[in-house]
Amino acid sequence: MHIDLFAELNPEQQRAVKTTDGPVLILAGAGSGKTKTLTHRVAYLIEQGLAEPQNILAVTFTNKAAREMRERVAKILGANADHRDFMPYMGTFHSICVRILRIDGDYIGLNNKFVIFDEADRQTVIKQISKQLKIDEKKYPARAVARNISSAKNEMVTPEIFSSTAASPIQKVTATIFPLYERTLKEQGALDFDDLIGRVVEMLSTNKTIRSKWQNQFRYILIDEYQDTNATQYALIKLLTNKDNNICVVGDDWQSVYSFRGADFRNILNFERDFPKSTIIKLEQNYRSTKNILDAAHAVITKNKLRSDKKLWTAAGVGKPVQITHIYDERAEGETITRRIQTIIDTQSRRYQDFALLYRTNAQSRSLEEQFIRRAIPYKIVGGVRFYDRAEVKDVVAYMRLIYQPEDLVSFGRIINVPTRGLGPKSIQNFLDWRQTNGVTLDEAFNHLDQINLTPKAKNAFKEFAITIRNLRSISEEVTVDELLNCLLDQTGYLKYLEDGSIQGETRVENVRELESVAKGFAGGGLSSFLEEIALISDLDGLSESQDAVTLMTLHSAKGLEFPIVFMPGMEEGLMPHSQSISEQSGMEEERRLCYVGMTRAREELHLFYTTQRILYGVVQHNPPSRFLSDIDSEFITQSSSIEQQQIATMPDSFTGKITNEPRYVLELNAGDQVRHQYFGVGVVIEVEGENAAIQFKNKGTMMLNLTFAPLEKL
DNA sequence: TCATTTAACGTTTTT
DNA sequence: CGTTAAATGA
Repeated sequence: MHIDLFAELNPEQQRAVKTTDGPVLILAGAGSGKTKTLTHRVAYLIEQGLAEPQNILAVTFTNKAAREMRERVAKILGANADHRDFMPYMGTFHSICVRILRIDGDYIGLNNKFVIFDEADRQTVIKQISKQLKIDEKKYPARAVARNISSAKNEMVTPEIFSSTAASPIQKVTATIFPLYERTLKEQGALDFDDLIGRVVEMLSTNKTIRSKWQNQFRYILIDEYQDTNATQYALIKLLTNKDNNICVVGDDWQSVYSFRGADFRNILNFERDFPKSTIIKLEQNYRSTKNILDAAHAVITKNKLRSDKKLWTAAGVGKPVQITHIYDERAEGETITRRIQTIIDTQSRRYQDFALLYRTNAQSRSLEEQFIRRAIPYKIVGGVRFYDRAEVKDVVAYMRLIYQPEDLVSFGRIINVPTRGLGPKSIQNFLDWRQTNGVTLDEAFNHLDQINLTPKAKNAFKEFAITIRNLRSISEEVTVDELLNCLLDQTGYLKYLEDGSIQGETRVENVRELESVAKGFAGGGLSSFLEEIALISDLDGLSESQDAVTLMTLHSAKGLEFPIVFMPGMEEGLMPHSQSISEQSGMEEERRLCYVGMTRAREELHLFYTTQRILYGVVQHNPPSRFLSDIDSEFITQSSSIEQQQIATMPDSFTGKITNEPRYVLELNAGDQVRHQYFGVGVVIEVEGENAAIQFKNKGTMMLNLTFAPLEKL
């Protein structure tokens, strides 16, 4: 065996790797080498011959984490990460459940060609039902009903049980919609995210043979981010674990920040009780942050009542003190942050990618972004509008879904008149009404267009549509996904529809092309796995990872990441902790954990900011500094006097007035200069007129840009 | 059917 | 403030 499998692990980590039998709980503090420990454990199981790869189940919370683990295990073992047969089952709860359902779903009468509905699809269905039942959408928004249904499913509450316990008006409305929602999904051969896990739980708990089969298969189970599991996932874990109880869970209740999605960190606190005779291993050595950062974060988190007890330590030096800066408003905030970044870049050997801005709400990104544009500092925003949520991408995916699953009415509704085929709401309604009253499938309904109350024009449009889709469906059985996508774009006229000559149209075409390149990677996988992948993917992670830029993202998305220098703007009451969470004790504790997660992302420098006033939703607000700041304060006075001095807010160097008087940053350019634009790429300056310049970009044509604001760099 | 105007709404969101 | 969805008008 490789001697170095243990060489780089500390004693606790080694124990976590070697304790293969029985239940193991690894309480892994922030930055304690959790991923390393997990990957080594998997490698160890295989290398020791304790299990074949396929006997190991490793559940992660993101696809990215799964991929990372797969690659690292492969590297340790000298295997090929792409060769799935030699690799354990690794993936998210959702992706693993999809695999199980594809194999055995027919045992619970599942449509073997099910499609996956995302949150938007779910709301579409609910809106339709609300409309049919004449429910006031204003009073009972689909969003709220969707949330109720989702949390019910996550707690394994059936429509019947829900109905019997519904008390409030919105719950009663949900109770009426819930069973119809379930029926609709069934009719359309669709499962929502919650079903993916719920149906596997149902299958395993009702069918002993299947349960034994999978329990036999998965002899070693690993669950990452265990603090973020919900009731259904917990039930699944219980059902998959066989009598040997070789289950290893890893997590940190201090970093549980997804309770609003049904995650229950009591799962991790109760592990010892749930799995008797378990081994508990605490990873408390932090390899990431300086002592100052760690102590400050510790001071914040230990104010929580409901938490496990641990104390992280580091062999690293004290490092720089945590800097708390008080400034005037959000504009000054972005100003100060960007200037600090630029100063550090200019004076130290740092790169833009060493910096991250972590904020509470996505809405905060705008004002910060403006300052990055102004100073021409490269940045990337994580989150916001996801690639797969773009309308054009969803349209194309809807076509593919309808080709794959002929009864996917949500997809049908999305694209039946996109591009316009002269089918208005009335024609579509007549068609759907006929289908419903006659109780036939969608695909069957196309065969009876003559019996439906339709204008000749509409009838023909439906006919054409049916021919196109059916044709593509037959093609789909023979060609690769990207070939199908190409045919689809052409035959449906969708590409032509996008090419309307506008710049937005161009961007949309590019996005569709991007989707095509994703499809190319699925040459062998087929339509089914392509649709799965894009349904379960979170964002285009890794697409622009390589570029040297400052990262802007929410505290939630920062979990699991680390950066040398972290800025946390908006440390004010109302934002952090967020006003919506302040009233409840549990909510407050979660906010505190969120703050802790943010602080512990920093390796070397941590800068916290709070403002005197902030414009939020167009209203000027004056919020006091976050209570979390004073938590750090009091602890530090006793622990570190050097920090105490630094704690005194640095003079607001960008206080009132100064900013506006400052000369604006203008890139000095001449005709012929080469420039790079953040989005448009490399171009040549044609002409300069004051603040504006005409720049010719490769593939993009010539554009007039304002040099004050355009994210340009001179080459 | 499409474009324009108006109203409403605004935590976080690994799947 | 800025974005989105619904409502209205051409």
